[in-house]
Amino acid sequence: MSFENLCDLLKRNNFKLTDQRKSILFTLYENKDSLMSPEDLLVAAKKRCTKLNLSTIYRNIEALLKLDLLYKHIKDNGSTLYKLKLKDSHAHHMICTKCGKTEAVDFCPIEAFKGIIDKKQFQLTEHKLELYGHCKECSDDE
Amino acid sequence: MSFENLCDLLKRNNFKLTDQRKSILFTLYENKDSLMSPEDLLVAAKKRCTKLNLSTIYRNIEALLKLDLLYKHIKDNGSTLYKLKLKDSHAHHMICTKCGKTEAVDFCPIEAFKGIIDKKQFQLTEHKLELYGHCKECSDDE
DNA sequence: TTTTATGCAAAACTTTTGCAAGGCC
DNA sequence: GGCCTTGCAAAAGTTTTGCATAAAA
Repeated sequence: MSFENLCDLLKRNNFKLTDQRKSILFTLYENKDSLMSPEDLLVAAKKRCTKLNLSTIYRNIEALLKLDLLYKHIKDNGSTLYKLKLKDSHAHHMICTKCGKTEAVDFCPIEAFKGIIDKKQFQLTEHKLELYGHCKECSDDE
Repeated sequence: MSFENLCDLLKRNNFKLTDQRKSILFTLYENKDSLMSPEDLLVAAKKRCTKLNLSTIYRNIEALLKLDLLYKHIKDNGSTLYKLKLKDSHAHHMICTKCGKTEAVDFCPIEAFKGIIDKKQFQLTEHKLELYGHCKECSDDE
């Protein structure tokens, strides 16, 4: 999905394209492969729109989550990170713990669990799988 | 591991078994298959030791995490839950989103990812996999 | 003009910390 | 007695909310 498509999608959902919102969207789009904290997003988006408040960031995050356009990731230390979810397909990710870059992995092993789960009479509704490590670039730096 | 073994383990690590600590440990032990929030833990442990403060809960959680005796789970809404980790084997869990009960699953599919990951030159250090749904009891209630 | 968004400040939560007092070993 | 623990209160960090104002459509 292009940046323009993204804007259109928001318009169709009765979102007004304010400068603040555009700067937030554009910043997310620029960093669409990296996870960002609300604070990261504020700092980066301010480069495009100086008058921007943290509460606006949070309100926009909330809105994008409702539209299922954001992927929410909570780190082990509890801090919350986001990135755009541009295609709504189910995917798992490799997450670089050094630079925060993410990459989708085109494989899901959930079928292998089905037998085990059925035996326990557990009704599966969802699952989460994430791979952590160092991406090629960060490994090279070592 | 029994509750007594657990106490011994702490003693060996120079932990003093105060009433507060014992009540926290016992409460965790009683609920060893369920995830609890710090607040849950406070309320439940107070039944055994009235004089108990939330900061003591947090300090003990911290200590147990360092000993790798606690499993930390962060929910999608950001709230943090804990349960005892009595065996240190790597395991994935089925988590009931209704009652919070958890059960370990004796299967890990990570090998299936190795080829894909190597191709991307990603250095895997860790992974997280969790299964969400309804346990047998909660399904029956529907 | 109507509706949605925003900034600002304050509030609400959760978690951490400093310090003096208390309790275990 | 010495060292670890605790309660209490205050601080710190993050996220949410109320309200008047501003901007988009």
